[in-house]
Amino acid sequence: MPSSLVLDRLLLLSDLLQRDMSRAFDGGPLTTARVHLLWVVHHAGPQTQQSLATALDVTPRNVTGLVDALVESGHVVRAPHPTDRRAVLVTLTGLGADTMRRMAVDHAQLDADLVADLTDDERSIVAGALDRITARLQSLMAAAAAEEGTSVEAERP
Amino acid sequence: MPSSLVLDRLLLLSDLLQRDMSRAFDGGPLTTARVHLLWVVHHAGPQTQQSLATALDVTPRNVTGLVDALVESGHVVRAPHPTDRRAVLVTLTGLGADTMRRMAVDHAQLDADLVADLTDDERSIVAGALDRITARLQSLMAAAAAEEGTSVEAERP
DNA sequence: TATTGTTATACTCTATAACTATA
DNA sequence: TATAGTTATAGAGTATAACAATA
Repeated sequence: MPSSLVLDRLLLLSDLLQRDMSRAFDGGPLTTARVHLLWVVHHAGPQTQQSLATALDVTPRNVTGLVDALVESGHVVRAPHPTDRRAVLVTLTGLGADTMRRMAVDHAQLDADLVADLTDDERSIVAGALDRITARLQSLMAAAAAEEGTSVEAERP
Repeated sequence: MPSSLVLDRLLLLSDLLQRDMSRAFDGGPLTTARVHLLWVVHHAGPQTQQSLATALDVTPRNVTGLVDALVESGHVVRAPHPTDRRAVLVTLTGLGADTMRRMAVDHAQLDADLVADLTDDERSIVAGALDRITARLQSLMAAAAAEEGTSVEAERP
């Protein structure tokens, strides 16, 4: 009995998805935040912690902790940056790469399972609608951030 | 460039929604977990912490901490249970009720904003599709839980 | 004996601020 | 002077286990 058209449905589904996906690595050293980091490295390749902090939208300090744990569990290593001796390149180990390959398969399987009940038409309409909803939300957030920016400016004459 | 049909889109959207909605009470005493609890009380009425623990799918100990913070901030009170002297009824204060009414308005506004670009046909297709995706996921999770249950049973002959 | 809530303890994610080493 | 990463500190969410009061 959602009182809203899509918001309540999206929130419920988000919650369930998070629970379901974290069930896969429950009990082990991996967590949602660590897997998120691995996912970025898997897709975008070895990169600095700064770059990861931007991609994950968290502080550099936070990345330090996540990488520490992933080094401890053997999923990544800190490789020296070829030209900048301040920086490190967070790089997947064999274990890390294997883990991500397995997760990608599970991910694709889950995606296919989720839309199993939908017709082709419905699938393309839903995909397009989700893209437009996302774009809409991003534009709303950008507008809110800009407004907050000006009001912060106003507070610093 | 989502590699999956709906999963990547849903995960991205979830993340943005969470960030956007938590922006509203950023800096104040409220947090996502506390607002979630308030939401349940607002909709289902005064109830015990056990009941909240079940509704939120967290441990009773966790509820104690959330209620402590919400009592401190003046959003709820612990009222005595009429018949069970062990239990308390978590109840909204005037501030708590006002806060939730305002949030419900914002919630409805956001919902309307999100689907502003969609046609009526698209809206109903998306709503129906999300319901079926959710049902599908719930059934997958129930099956996984059942299987885990049997294997746990198997380990205890 | 079972249930409600709490105290005790611990781990994870997250943030800010100050600091070191390097650019 | 600015940037990359770390140490120090803190708050929040979450969990398990042991315990009190009450059913």
